Amino acid sequence: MLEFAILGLLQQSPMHGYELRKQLAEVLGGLRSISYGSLYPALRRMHAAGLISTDEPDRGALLPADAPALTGRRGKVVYTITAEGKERFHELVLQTGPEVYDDGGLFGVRLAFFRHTAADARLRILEGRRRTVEQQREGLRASLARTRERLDRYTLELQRHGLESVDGEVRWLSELIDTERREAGSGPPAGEQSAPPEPGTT
Amino acid sequence: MLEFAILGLLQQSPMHGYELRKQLAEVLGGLRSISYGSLYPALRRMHAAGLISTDEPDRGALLPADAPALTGRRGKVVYTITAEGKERFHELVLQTGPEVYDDGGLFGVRLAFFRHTAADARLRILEGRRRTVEQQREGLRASLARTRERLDRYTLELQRHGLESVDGEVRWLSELIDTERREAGSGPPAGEQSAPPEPGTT
DNA sequence: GATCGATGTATCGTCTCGATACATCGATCG
DNA sequence: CGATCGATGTATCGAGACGATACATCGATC
Repeated sequence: MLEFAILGLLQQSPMHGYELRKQLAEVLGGLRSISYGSLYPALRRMHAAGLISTDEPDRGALLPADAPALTGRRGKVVYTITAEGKERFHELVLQTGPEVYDDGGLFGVRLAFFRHTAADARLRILEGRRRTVEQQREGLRASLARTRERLDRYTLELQRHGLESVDGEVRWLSELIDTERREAGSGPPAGEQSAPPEPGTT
Repeated sequence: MLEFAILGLLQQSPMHGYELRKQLAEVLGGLRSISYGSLYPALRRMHAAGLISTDEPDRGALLPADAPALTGRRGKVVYTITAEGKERFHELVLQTGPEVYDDGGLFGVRLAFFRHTAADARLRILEGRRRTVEQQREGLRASLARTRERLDRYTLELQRHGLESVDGEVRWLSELIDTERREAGSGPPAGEQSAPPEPGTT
C-alpha cells in the first residue's frame, strides 16, 4: 500500500523523504499519518527491489549489523522512479479485485491515484468496495440486533456510531458510482490508459 | 489498549482466549478485529506481569528459544483476573487525560467500559475527545481549502468524505455529552465509583 | 465412518508506529 | 553579531500488531 502511494507520487516528480511524507499525508486525507519508521524502510526496500533510484551512490546496501551507526552528516537524498517502478505501478493499477477494495486503507490510496486507472476499472473497484462495506454493515446490524438487550448503553452507542459511519461510506460510494456512470454514459474521456471499447465487462 | 479491554472483560467473568476474542470483536464495534497474533502475546505479557492467572501450572515462562515448538496436545486455558489486575484496571479507569482520548482506538475501548468510570470523569473524557476531533476537523478543513484547486477530483472527494466522517463524530460526541450533562443535572446515579458531589469541576 | 464447521491454542515473518537522535538552514530578536 | 527557534531533512530503535498458518478436538450431518 505504502509502496503504491510512493510510486504514484514519484510518478509526478522526484522527491526526498520529507516531501514525500507531506504529500502523502495530504493526499491520503490527512487522517493516516505515515511515520518515518514506515517510510524510510519502505524506500530502502523499494530501492533494493529496483523500483526507485537515488542520487547517492551506496544506497540499499543493507549495511551489516556492525556498521558504525551512521551518525553525523547525512545529505538530502532524492528518489526517482525507475522504468521498473513505472512498470510495477501500471501493473498494480490494472488490479480490480478484492485485494484492492477489501482493505479500506489500500482502497483510499487507490482512489487517490484514480486518474491513472481506466474508467471501467474505476467502476469495478468502486462497486467492489461498496459490496464490501455493505457486508460490513450487515455484520454490524446483526451484531447490534443480537446485543441490543444485553449490552451497555455506551457500548451500544459505539456500535450505533460505527453503523452510521459505515452507512455514510455506502452513501458516499454510491454517489461516486453514480457520477462515474453518468460520465461513462455521456462520453468516456480517454484517460492515461483508456478503457478499450468493451462496455460489457462488468 | 488491548490490555485494558482484556482486564475489562475478565472483570465480568473468567474466559479463554477464543471467547475473549469474540467478545472483544463484539464490544469494540465489530470493526477492529484483534488477531490471535496480538491476543496471545498480550495474555502472556499480562500473565507475566501478574495481572491475570491461569488454571495451568507452567504459564508465562517465556520458553527458551530451543523449546521443541510445543506442537500437539494443548488444552483449554482459562484466564482469571487477579487482585493486581483489578487494581490496575481501576487505576487506568481514573485516567482522563489526552492519553485516553487522543487515540481513537483507545477512546473506543474506554467508552466500551464507561460504566466503570465515574460520571465527572466520563464528561471530561468525552469533552477531551471532542476537542481532539475538532482539531482534526480544522486540520482537514485547512488542508481541503489549501488543495482545493490543485488536486484531483478523487483525492478531493476522499478528503471531503474524511471531513464528513469527522464531522459526524463531533455530532455524535456532542449528543453523548448532552445526554451525560442532562443526567448529571437530574440525578447522579451512584456508579461503581460515584462522582463526589462537586458539580463545578469542568 | 467421513467430512465439515465451530471451538480452541499457538507461532512466525513482516510490517508499522511513536519516540528519539542528529544535523542544517533561514529568520527573528536582543 | 550571536543566540535561538522552528522548519527541513535523514535515520534507527524497540514494542507490538497483523495476517497467515498449523494443529487439535468435538458435535452434527450425511
